[in-house]
Amino acid sequence: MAVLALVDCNSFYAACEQAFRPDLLDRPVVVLSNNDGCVVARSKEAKALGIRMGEPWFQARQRLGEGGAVTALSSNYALYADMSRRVMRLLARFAPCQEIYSIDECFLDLTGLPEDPGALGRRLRDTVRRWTGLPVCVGIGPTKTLAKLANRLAKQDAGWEGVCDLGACAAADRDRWLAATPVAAVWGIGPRLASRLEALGMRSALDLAGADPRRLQRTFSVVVERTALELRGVPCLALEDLPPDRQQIQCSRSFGAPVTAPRELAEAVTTFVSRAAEKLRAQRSEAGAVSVMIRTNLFAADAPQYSNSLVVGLPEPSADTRVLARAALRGLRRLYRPGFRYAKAGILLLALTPAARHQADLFTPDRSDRGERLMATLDRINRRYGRETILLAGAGLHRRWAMHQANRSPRYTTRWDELPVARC
DNA sequence: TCTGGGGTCCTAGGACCC
DNA sequence: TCTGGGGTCCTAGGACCC
Repeated sequence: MAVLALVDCNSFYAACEQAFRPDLLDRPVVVLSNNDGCVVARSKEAKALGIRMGEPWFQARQRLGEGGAVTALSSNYALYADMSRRVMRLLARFAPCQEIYSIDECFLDLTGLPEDPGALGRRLRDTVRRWTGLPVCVGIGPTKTLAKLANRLAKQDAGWEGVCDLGACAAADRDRWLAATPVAAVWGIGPRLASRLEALGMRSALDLAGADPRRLQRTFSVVVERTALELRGVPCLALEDLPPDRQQIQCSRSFGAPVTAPRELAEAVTTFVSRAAEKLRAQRSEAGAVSVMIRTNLFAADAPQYSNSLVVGLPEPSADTRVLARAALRGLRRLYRPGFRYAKAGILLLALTPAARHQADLFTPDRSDRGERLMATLDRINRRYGRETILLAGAGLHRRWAMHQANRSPRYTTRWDELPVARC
């Protein structure tokens, strides 16, 4: 039987902020989404105040009376990404196989290790705490879905002290925990599926585990069938230690202020393409098409609305920012309608293929240089001297549309000039 | 005034093939 | 009256995840 652990940081973004601001420990802290829009992370104390995940901050703030005692921080992805890298590297030492599942969680394969899984979980939790300052919880089970569920129990029930090993439970105890878990809390069961399952009488994780898999497959999909089997301890989801290349790369942002000028939309689109193309080259892929999207503010019910997107195909795949940006701007010109106040734009790179297997276009004159050397140099400079040290002129320098970030903490770990200062 | 961003997988249905 | 059978590929849309 496999032994899988899911290690998940508690309130990750908020905990990263607190790690560098001890004065914020044990206090209500929230981290806001881009543009300071929604609450995306909450410290325990902020949760206790009833602030909901994804809640618009301006609403929570009003409810609490100008925010009350809550410290609200703009998101600082440079910091979170770097802290994530540290935690993941540390965790990788504890197991031969690791799947990094998201910025704040990973699966570890503990199968066959000599140490008791629960004891290993506690050791790993202490180490992460001591070395990074971040609290994590560990869930252990024979399948990914059960490890996820165990992690939820460890987080929710202080009795577990941060580590829950469902594999070590007696079957009757395990069933009791499954029965106490609402079906909506099972990994892979979202709100839609949950209400359909409940309508059929399956309210708990135990109900789902006990259902006939074939019937689930017929009524819902193989996804639900697999989830049910995983809850029974039958592995259906493998641990993937090598992250596959992305099949699409997107970049989109809400604007800090409404945009009406096509010139400014073009700046934003060029900026987003540049960002995405960098990621594209990092995984050594090329894009065969670019999709562009613009829209007005969906929440401004009385303002005229417009939302549209289109896909621009390339004659041959490219990873050259200039080529991709030209295509995107061609799309933008077709999409643009005057007279609207635009709130958001985005781009999506699609039809990604490995650059090493470039497929040339029969009718495009052959060019031995597809801008690869120039792009490689550009990436190197920007890696070394910081993002956007060199950028396309079309990406603009003034950026009236740039997102709103009223209260971003310093990039403590990735900028020399923003290092924290210790006093003795 | 103020409402995020970036992904994946599956299914159904249409187009097309022999 | 009655109009085959089996397959692939692509796309849009839905659902999920963090």
